[in-house]
Amino acid sequence: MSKEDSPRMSRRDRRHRALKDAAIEIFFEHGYHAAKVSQIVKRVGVAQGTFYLYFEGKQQLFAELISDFLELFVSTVAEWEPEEIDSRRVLRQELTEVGLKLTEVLLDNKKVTAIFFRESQAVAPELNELIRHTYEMLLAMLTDFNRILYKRGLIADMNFRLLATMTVGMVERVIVERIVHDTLDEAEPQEIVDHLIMHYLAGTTDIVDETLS
Amino acid sequence: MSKEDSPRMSRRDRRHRALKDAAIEIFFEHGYHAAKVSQIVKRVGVAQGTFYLYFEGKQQLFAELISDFLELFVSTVAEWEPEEIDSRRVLRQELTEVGLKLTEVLLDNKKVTAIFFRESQAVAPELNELIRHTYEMLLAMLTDFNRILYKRGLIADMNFRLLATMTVGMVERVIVERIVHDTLDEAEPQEIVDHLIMHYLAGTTDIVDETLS
Amino acid sequence: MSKEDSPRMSRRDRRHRALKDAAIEIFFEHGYHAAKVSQIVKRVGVAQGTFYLYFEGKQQLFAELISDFLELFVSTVAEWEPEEIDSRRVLRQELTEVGLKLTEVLLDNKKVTAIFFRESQAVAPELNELIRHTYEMLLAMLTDFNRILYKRGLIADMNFRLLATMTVGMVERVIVERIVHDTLDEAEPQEIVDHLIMHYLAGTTDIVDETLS
Amino acid sequence: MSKEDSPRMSRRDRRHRALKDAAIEIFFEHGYHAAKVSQIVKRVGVAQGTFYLYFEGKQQLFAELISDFLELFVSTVAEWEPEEIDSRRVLRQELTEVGLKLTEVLLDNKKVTAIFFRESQAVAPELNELIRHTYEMLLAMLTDFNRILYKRGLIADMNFRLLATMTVGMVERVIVERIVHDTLDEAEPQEIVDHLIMHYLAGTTDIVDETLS
DNA sequence: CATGAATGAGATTTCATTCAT
DNA sequence: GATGAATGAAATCTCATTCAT
Repeated sequence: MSKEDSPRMSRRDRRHRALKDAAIEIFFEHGYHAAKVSQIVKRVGVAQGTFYLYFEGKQQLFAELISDFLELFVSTVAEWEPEEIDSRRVLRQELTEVGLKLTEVLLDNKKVTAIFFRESQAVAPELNELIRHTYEMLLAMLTDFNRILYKRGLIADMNFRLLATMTVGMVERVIVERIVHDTLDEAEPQEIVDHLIMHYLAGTTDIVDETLS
Repeated sequence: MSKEDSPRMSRRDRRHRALKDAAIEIFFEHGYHAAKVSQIVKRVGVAQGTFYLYFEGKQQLFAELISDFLELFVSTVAEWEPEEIDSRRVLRQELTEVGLKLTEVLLDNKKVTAIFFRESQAVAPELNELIRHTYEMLLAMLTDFNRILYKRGLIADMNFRLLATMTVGMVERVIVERIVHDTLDEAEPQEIVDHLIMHYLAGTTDIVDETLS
Repeated sequence: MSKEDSPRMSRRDRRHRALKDAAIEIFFEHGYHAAKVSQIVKRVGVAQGTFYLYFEGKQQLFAELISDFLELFVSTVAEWEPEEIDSRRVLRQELTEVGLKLTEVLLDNKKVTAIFFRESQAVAPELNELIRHTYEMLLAMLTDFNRILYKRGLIADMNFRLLATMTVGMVERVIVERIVHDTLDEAEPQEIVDHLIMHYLAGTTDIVDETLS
Repeated sequence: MSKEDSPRMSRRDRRHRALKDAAIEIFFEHGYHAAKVSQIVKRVGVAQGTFYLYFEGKQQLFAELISDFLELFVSTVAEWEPEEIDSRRVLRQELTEVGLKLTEVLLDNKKVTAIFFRESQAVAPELNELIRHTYEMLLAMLTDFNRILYKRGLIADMNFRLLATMTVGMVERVIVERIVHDTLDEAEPQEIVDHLIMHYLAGTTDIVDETLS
């Protein structure tokens, strides 16, 4: 997902990148269906046919964009080491760190983020499958994580899958409002993350640790 | 949004309803862009031109569907009387009731629900505005509601808009998983609603009422 | 072509007349092809189907309008008695009379006149034939008339058909400018008619009569 | 308006020309409204979409045709040098020349001429404005010309605008009969032009020059 | 006579993709 | 690799006309 136009990139890679960047702009401005390949190539300044030297087609380019986004998202939220989390305090620290990192990454990629949440599901069934698969993975991961937290006494017993689902929802909607619609902009990332964590960790019985922290 | 084909409906209303129902099927199966007006009219068994006696066009029909859905959603979640809520217990009762009602309503309208969450934002900018406007309204309402709960000592002090946003997110994702993707189906509506409420009401200090209930 | 809504007319005739009048308005405003039957019936306040009780269709109605107009035109210009014309002075008197009468009649029917000259030829081949036939008749009549004038020594020898053609052209263009486009409106009908006659009768050798008159 | 398929024309220009020529045929045969783009492309042997690489649409193509025609017409009749006309004889010479040139040009473009007079006004209001504007220009030019002739003692005093209008009418109708309907075909162009001039210059008092010539 | 809902043929136009240069 | 002209499939929508009530 990195967009830097490093001189180390080959001519081919640079052009590939340029087309993707242009596509992001156009998709963001007009939406996938209203966006025309002709607009994308015009923005980059290459011929219509050139487009097909770099992508199989409009849809495949879109899929590539979404796939990049999912990878970026997953790699950002999935880089922690659960085994090190042994106290409520460490948990909060870790979650805060992930939350702030994610905020930063998504703010750096506002337009793809917007594209993803706005219409990634309305383009092609194949793409929906990829997205669905990623969600399943994320949910499974979070569910497992919740179970671990429970075993370590960090959260109460409950439906862990449900908790994972709700958590994903909270985060998604906050992203959409904050990153895509620019509401919630008076709230600091730290504040947002704190609220998310508080409601994620609701219903815990670990009163002691809570009062101590 | 009611779909019953009551004999009280005029001939015109019945046909209007039939076309909408067929459209829901087709949009659900193929998605907005792949759906053809010809498929819709064929399913109802009327001529192509008849469609345009009832709708200005494919897009306006879609907008009508989404508008209906939003109205249904809002009217379902917005029918409570905040003034009667004076205790944690009543609050839970009310929320549970709304949650169960919403579950029922959305299960009755699975396909429109799926259409809404899958691609309502990827059709037309005008429609996006309507949707956005509805979200703003919903968020404002919930924010106010949260503020009232706080004043009555039912929740802690916090960023009420943020809480509203997260709540909407939790609910949305749970809807999508449960109603649209048929995951979480081993969870009873009651369990789901309980979890949602628990995490919505997280961070409360009202320990007393809590232990009593 | 008479438009008066006399009480002597039967209900049927009144409605027929009303539809024609409405059609004239609509055709004038939008042109034949852009005019819709629905607009015509709406203006009269009858149902769509009623239209077809009075006319075979849109095209036949148009043809009726044009046919009426041609009849009106021909009957206006063709009512003289050539045998009585035995001097240049009488000729001028007769021509003046016809000219003024025609002006009056066409001013009373501005919109049909405009419709006729603007698009009567662009509707249907059958109609073109009728129009063509009328022109042929008119030209033949005028040609004969010219020949008679020549025999009586009122005009010089020349190509009488050509003279007839030019005369029709002069008159037509003057009509279009004066009646349809409202240019030439500072010129009195009398002046217009005088000019037409002068150039129609050009090349005459009848100097004597000329100087006497 | 030139139709020659010169090898100097670019590939693009040749195809543009070919499409226009085919369109002229089709419009001539069926009329604007009955003419189908599919017929035009079929005649040229290109794909349907190709048409839209060269024209914005059927209507714009028609407008281009009419615009070409008007330009051709105006450039043919407007190329004289009024200052050189100092005698009735020179005037006749000049008018004859223009008349013969126009006849030639229009005979070379019979079908567009027919299309123009048959239905150019029945296609689109925008086009009507262009046509009207051209007529106004032509009439103003002729009116000025008449005034000059009068000042030089070549024609009598009269309503010059009216004379211009009548002249345009004579010419038009003669064109329609001769070029479009193939009547008057036993008359030589020279004869036609002579008659037109005679009636155009009617009412002159310049007897001397007349008898001399 | 009157109604007006329903019909359905079919033309225009778009644009992703191809391929000869 | 690059070009960009050409392709052509296919879907929307219109509106004169019909006909059952």
